[in-house]
Amino acid sequence: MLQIYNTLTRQKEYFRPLHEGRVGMYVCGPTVYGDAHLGHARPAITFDLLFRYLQYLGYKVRYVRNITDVGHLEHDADEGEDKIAKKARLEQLEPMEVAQYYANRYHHDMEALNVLPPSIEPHASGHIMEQIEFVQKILDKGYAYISNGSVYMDVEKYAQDFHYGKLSGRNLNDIQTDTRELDGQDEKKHSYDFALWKKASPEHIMRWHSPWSDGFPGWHMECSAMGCKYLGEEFDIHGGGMDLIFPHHEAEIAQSCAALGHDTVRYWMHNNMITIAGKKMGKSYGNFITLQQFFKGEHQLLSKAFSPMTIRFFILMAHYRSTVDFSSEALEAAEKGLARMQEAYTRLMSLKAADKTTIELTNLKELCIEAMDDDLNSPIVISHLFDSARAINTIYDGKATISSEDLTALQTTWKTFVTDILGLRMEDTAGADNGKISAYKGAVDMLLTMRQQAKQEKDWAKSDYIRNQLTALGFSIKDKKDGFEWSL
RNA sequence: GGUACCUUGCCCGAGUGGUUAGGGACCGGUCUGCAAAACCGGGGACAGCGGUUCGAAUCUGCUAGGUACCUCCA
Repeated sequence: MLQIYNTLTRQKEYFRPLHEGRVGMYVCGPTVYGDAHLGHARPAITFDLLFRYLQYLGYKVRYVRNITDVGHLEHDADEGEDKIAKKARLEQLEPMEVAQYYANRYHHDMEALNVLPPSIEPHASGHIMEQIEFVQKILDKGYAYISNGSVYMDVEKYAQDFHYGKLSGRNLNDIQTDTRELDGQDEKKHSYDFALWKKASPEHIMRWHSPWSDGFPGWHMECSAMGCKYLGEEFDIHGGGMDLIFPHHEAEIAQSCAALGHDTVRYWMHNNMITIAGKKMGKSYGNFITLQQFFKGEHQLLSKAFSPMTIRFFILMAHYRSTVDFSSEALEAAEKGLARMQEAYTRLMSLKAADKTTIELTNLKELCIEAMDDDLNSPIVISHLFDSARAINTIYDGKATISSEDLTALQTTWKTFVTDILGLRMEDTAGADNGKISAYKGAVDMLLTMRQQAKQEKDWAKSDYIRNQLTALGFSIKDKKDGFEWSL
């Protein structure tokens, strides 16, 4: 039975959905004002893994992942101007044009990583009404106040009736001592009060009408409003990066409890961060690498380009609650490991069954399920698959045989876990086979057939020449007992 | 300063109180005209110091080092 680590209780819990056979999950998506980087890949892949596994378990899953295109406030010299608006002004574009541009690029990168699209991908800008209504509910319940056209959460009042800080383990006293300078500070009763609705300054170009002012919703409002709209007042899983625990998710809990009088989320899940050469990756650190840079190898820290599947595999090789450190060396190791797995996969699918099985096969399927049930332990799943790969290679080498029944079961398990659950694309890069590709394949086969003949005639010079030339072009040639094998 | 967490072999990275994680690299062997691939074998690890225990990398205390959050960020 699936266990997942709940940040709220800080322990693994058996997962029991609110409604039999159905799961509602919400994951914080990207703010679309820049290209997707590694930090976006981690939660996308982590929760894609969960999405896929829940479906494998037979649940009907509604997976909501938002697009933040209203922009969170940017806290720097450009007081109160939101990120999308700032970028739009710099690039002389409509704010929505910027958001659309980066949303498209995000989707493109996610597709490359084989991240399945969520069931619903709501845009914050398309749910201003819902957010206004949500703010109004909080006001009606008396947990918010209006100040100079903006609406703020009255955290102190809220904390009298609910437990503020239960997700992050903070208490109001701690937070109170850490005062800081922030726009609109003097409008608030307390420094820890946060904006539910913000009045727009005159130069602020992203703005909407509301009962309180022309402005825009607060930082955390969209997730409360859209989660509630599409998943209901109570739903199963809410995910995101660990850096969102405070204040973002803490504020979400407060908003929802204030408006609805009860908790909304039952299981909070958080993926850990990514570091680059031991250092945190962040916009303000200038050491973040976009996914496109990975795919193209265009970054000083990268020795070469890394395919999307290598990135995915590398992320899955670590457990989602561990930090994972990116380095060219580690990625190259992952790349080779993935190639080994791909090789075993291809071989498995081409194996011929014999009368009986003469090799000990582990109960791979049960082992993989056990690992996944243990809080999505993908590294363990991968290690079981590698164990299985050794057996497959032994059979492939003709040193053992496998029965038809065992072979079918093994093929099914591999396909299920490698392709469907881990989401690793295993088919040849030449996915769409058209005439051109088969012609080129035929040409390579022909060259290698010529090499076979040369070998039989012990014409090593000719034989090596063909192999060396093809190797230089990027082919990898492997001789077999009675034939050859090649790949690009 | 407050809160949470981490420290595993050359590198990445799992881990249940007692039994081989796995991958990469490396070394040796088998196979091969030579390679490549594959297979077999190999070495080595649990930050330091105490405690609990028959037994701890795994529980506990302290020390050292590191990371994240508290501020936009995945």
